[in-house]
Amino acid sequence: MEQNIIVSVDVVLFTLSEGQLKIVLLRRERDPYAGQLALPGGYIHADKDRDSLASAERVLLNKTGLVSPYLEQLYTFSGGVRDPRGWSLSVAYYALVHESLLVPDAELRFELWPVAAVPDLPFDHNRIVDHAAKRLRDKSTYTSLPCHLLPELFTLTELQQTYEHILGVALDKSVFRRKLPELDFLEAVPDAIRQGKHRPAQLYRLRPDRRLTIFDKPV
Amino acid sequence: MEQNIIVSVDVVLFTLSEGQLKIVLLRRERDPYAGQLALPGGYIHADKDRDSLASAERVLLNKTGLVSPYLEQLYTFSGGVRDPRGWSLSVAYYALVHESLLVPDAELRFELWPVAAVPDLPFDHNRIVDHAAKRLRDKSTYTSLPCHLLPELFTLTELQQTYEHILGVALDKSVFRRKLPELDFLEAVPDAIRQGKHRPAQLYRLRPDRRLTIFDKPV
DNA sequence: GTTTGTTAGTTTCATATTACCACTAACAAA
DNA sequence: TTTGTTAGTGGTAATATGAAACTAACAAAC
Repeated sequence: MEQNIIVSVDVVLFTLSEGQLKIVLLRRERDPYAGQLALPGGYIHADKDRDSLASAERVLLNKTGLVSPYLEQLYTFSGGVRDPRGWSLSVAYYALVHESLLVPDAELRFELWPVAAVPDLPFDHNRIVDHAAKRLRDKSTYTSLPCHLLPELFTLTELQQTYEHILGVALDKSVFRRKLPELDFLEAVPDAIRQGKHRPAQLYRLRPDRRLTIFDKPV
Repeated sequence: MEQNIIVSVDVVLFTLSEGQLKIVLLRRERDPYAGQLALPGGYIHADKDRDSLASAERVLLNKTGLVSPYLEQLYTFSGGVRDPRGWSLSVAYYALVHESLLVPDAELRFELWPVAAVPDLPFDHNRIVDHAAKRLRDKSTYTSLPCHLLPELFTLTELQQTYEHILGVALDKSVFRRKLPELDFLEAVPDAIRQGKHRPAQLYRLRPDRRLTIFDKPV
């Protein structure tokens, strides 16, 4: 049986840079749309990919050098008009990394674009980006997701600012800090202190067994 | 380019029957697993389906006779081991209907099985069912989703009981009723009253422009 | 040393929200 | 008229929240 469906994955890779939520775009090497900015993506290879998650991991590794960032399936986009080559289906993923892991490389020439000012993209990639940004915002209101945009160790103030950047609202410091202990997804790192010209701050990390904690109320 | 990937859709169709959450299963007409109970599903037809949602609608219509129930994409399952025919990808959907729309038919021989006691299913269909049940429960805590398991007109007590059945917890009547008006997704139907051997109850319906309302706090 | 600036982190308290339970309302049937 | 049953509302103590003031700990300036 011949279905004639092009099956691929696309990844929306988020990071926080200069206080803005940004995504990774790269110039397509091949037609269609060669030379244009687009999401990292590629065909699913039935012979070497265990499943579509493995395809997304492979795409991320090949195109950005990332090994195992937070990566989650977003939505599947499909239809006859989204790709000029024919009826296609793309399993979209989104990923979160701290900026420092996005090392510029002569080989891998990716660009960071603010989510608020993404250029026109080929295929239905703008729709995918919008969908991913909405998911990130929605899910950040009631989960520990924003932790994955931070470095391994971070202060509570940095975490609060990350929530604020994603959600676009100011949070109350006192309320934020009262909630954290009972949500129980962070651990203070002994002797790890962020210094500055002011009172030093305790550093925390995500508990290794808690990649994603779901709250029963919004932050 | 030949990818050799089997692309299909599967649908988890929920209904509330005898106070239990149940799903529709049907006996497969073809191999593999002919004669076994499985989820309604089928190939995506690139020539006639606009997108995978249209495929899911077609499958629902052909296998259950349903026209336009609440239908939403769930997750995409893929890999080389889930289908004996080879590397496959299935876009799973879930749907909600009131029991009365599931009319038994000599042609369409589907069965209702309680979510709590689903038999062993072929492919990874048990995993899909678990995923769908979790989504339904999670999403019901903070949206108007459960309305779609009710008939067009229903009482507030029936709505509360629907939430309670899905969530598995008892809700406070007074709190429940105080919240509803400000969430603003219901409308009282004038002169529509449910009678009984007791005080009659006002009937409500989902506002036509509000298929799914997302709450900012859990019910 | 002492002061100043800055950010970390806690406490206070008035107000808003919630959980719990009691109450009243309206019908049918006895 | 009474009883049973479910519909629908109100009151209150406990809890959570939001806003702000407060204390803590450092570096740098003086």
